[in-house]
Amino acid sequence: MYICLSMKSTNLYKGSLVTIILKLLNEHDKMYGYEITQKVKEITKNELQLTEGALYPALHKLEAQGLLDVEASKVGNRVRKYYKLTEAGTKETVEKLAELESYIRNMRALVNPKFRNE
Amino acid sequence: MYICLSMKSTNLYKGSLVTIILKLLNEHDKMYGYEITQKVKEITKNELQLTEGALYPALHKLEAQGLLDVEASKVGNRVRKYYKLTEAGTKETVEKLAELESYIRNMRALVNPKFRNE
DNA sequence: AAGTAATACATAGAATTTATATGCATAAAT
DNA sequence: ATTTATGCATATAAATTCTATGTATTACTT
Repeated sequence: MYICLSMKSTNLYKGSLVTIILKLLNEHDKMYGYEITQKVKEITKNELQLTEGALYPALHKLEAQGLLDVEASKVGNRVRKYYKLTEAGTKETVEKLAELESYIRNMRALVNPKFRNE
Repeated sequence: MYICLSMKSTNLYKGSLVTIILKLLNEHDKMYGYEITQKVKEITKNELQLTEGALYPALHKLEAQGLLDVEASKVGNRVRKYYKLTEAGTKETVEKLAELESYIRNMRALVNPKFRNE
């Protein structure tokens, strides 16, 4: 019904979608797109709502890059596409998580002088 | 000499440039562009190097939005453009910092189950 | 029973942000 | 004398995400 749920007003989340997807798949083994959007809403208490216009293309790209495998599954008359990490995807997840920690460390240092000691 | 210093390989920093600029100006009162790039390098121990192709347009935009004031200053035969926060800029800084904290909280919850309890 | 909301996929085009690659010029260091 | 650092700038490309759609099934509500 044509209502678009967006990544809030801030654009800090730009660049973090892949990290989110990989980490959730790393934790849950196998998920489908819609399930990912709901899980993100739940964990962030509605503060972050992924847009489908960003999520689905991202999933397709990760699959094309060999980081995800897909498996279609019929539930009633409706199709779900379950995604799971490949081996390469698992490695990439580790890298992305390290990048996130580095990002958070640097941003904290930039905005909070008391985090600047080493 | 045409060497371009970039925001590293990750794209997590997308969307955080404005936050960085505002916070540094909030702390240092008055800074010029090149000085900002050096301060960021120093604080992040070279992990983050702002590109001038992103920084200067961002400064111009913040000025056009009324968040920054500019004052040109000659040092020898060279011109520096000092930027400082306007009142609106100071308010915006507070908002941007709150958004960053919210972002970090949500991302931590997403990637680390132990941060999910409230 | 009918209408609405939720589930579940998808895509095209716009918008936003940043990177790349330049350009010019002065001052300092080798 | 030459290179590096300082200091500004911009245009185009690249990357990511948003907006606005579209289709279809299932569940819920009145």
